[in-house]
Amino acid sequence: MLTKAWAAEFGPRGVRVNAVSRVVNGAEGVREPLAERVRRAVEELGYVPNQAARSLVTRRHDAVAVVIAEPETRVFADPFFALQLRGISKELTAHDSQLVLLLTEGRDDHARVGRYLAGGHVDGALVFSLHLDDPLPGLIQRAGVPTVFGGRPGWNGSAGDVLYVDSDNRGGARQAVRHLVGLGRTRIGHISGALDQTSAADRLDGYRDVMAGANPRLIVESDFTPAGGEHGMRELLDRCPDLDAVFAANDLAASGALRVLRERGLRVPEDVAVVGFDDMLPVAEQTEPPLTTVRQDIEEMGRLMARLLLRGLDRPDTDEDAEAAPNSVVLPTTLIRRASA
Amino acid sequence: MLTKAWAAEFGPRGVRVNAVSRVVNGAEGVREPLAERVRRAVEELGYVPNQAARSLVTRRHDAVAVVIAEPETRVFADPFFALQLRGISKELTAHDSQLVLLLTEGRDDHARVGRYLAGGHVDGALVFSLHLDDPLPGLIQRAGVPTVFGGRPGWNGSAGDVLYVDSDNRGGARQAVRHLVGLGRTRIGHISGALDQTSAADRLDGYRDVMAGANPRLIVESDFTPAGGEHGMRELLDRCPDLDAVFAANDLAASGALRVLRERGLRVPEDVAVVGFDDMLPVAEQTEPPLTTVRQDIEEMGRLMARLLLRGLDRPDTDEDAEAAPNSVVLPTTLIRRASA
DNA sequence: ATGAAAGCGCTAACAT
DNA sequence: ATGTTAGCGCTTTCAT
Repeated sequence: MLTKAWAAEFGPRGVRVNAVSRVVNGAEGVREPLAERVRRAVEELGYVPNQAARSLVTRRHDAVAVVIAEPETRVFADPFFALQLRGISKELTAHDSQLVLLLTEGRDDHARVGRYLAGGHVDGALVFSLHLDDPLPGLIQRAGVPTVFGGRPGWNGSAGDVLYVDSDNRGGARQAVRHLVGLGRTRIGHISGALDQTSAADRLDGYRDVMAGANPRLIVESDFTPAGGEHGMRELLDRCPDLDAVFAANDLAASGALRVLRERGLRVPEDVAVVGFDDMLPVAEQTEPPLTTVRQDIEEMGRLMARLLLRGLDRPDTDEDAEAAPNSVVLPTTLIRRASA
Repeated sequence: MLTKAWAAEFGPRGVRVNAVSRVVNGAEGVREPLAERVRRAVEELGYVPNQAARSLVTRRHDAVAVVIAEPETRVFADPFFALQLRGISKELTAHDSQLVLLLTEGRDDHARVGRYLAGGHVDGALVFSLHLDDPLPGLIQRAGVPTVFGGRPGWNGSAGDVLYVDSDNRGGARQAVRHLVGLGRTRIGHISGALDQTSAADRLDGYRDVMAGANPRLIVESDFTPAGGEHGMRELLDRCPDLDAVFAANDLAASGALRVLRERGLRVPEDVAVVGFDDMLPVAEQTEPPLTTVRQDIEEMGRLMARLLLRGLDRPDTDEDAEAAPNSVVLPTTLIRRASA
């Protein structure tokens, strides 16, 4: 880690720093006798290259920023981000890249994040921007850092060229509602998420795809939380006491809905069938009854985000047009049948 | 960001790079006319210092590694780490330090983490090492990186000098059990966590402090999960059908216990009173009945870990003995009364 | 194929 | 107070 100090160490072993560099980076042009000496010296001395010095010359950082913009406590109420992080971490690790976590608490933090990203400390960014009016995507675009978004950014800027990974929220919602229809249910309500998030809007669209002519009073906007699910369910029940099914925008909201149904003495699924979204195991398997829901592979989404970003980085711009340019990915969902519908 | 390119830019404005360095780093010895010119030039050119170059000379990185070693999915089943991360992130941000997240999936990853830490890429590390036999603390010790642990490391190496932040698990457990005793309960069971974790062991000790002469069959080892809580509760009920209270090592296990009690037709708290630990809101407030539990301020723990580490870094070694040397911190807990006990 | 040497952009020690 | 300069440890070009 010290050119000076190391010269003294490597020298006597007949090894020069540049040879070390070549071997460590797997470059050509070092033949066996020398290469072997280098490897041994590296091993014995426990040599680890200094990343700062390397970055200074290569202009690579082998680091990626993960920006999570979620002032609400929601991030911490469900394991969604934890799972994405795990997927991201695995993929980055496989590519010897580090994960720099940037949590933002509100508007004030945006400038800080923008500065950091623009500062060229990382090779790219993975961004979770959940709200339509979030200024972050714009800031990042301006910072000129290669970026992949988690979830379709609901952001009508230069729309075409943003890269993102998302679940097929709309398709998943259709699966859920069609399942309820298949059960013979006809008065199917929907407790949506916060509609300034594309996932919520897309799931609502999916519901509408199937329930084309439905009474608009069967739809109530909520916020992805258990408490929100409770309120939504109460509202729905007040509006349409003869409701026979509910599709909740996520499992957390569904768990709230279940509680209200129980409280009102309605049986699930006999009186009212319930379907959630996410298949968040600790929630979906623990409710009473266990939740029929739409599974999305969250960890895989994380992995894909990282893969997309890294692929873009490896292939700087030297491609003739679209050839192998990475595209946004929308992952399929699966209906998981449990007892609630 | 380029000495060469910038010289050309700064030069005509009568500004030399070293003056920029001084102003940007808030050093002494630049008077107003110059300082003002520098600030304007920086502003207009959108100059951002190159962190790699800076690190190379200062040997500071303004970055801290957060190591989370938890192969189990448990990390993702409760918001524990998310909350700690938030606390850590806030504190680091306030000190202009970055958070490098290292997630380890198992033994294979330890070498990688050790190498990274030894590589001197970060100024320090915050480590969550939950299991007694975890080789990570040893590795880290050897890497020679300033470290603060999250939770008392159950690790009998050079014990005295490790720095950690923990909740008063033992005291909290005492509060819980005393509360049950105060309710007139006498046959109080304990569903412990995995006893290779100090938090679980400490809570068990707290239980024993109060229930000194209790029947050892009132204690069942479990694993901090809802499923574990279910098994534990069943076991306890089989062993001692006349049980009148349970202290579960965390809220998740308590929620499992509640389910079994309901299933067996036992009323809570009338027949069996239940107390949890953590006060994990999404769990504790959503159970039926809501959970009486011991609150620990998890976010604050994260914040304190970061503060302890940064304080140690600011004050390299230039202190006459223990004077202001930071010490481990054990945070108090609070009993939160809800309906279950 | 191997060795010597020139920087990468910055800070800090030294000159002025 | 301001300007000049020598490295920090590494990669990479250029001699050998």
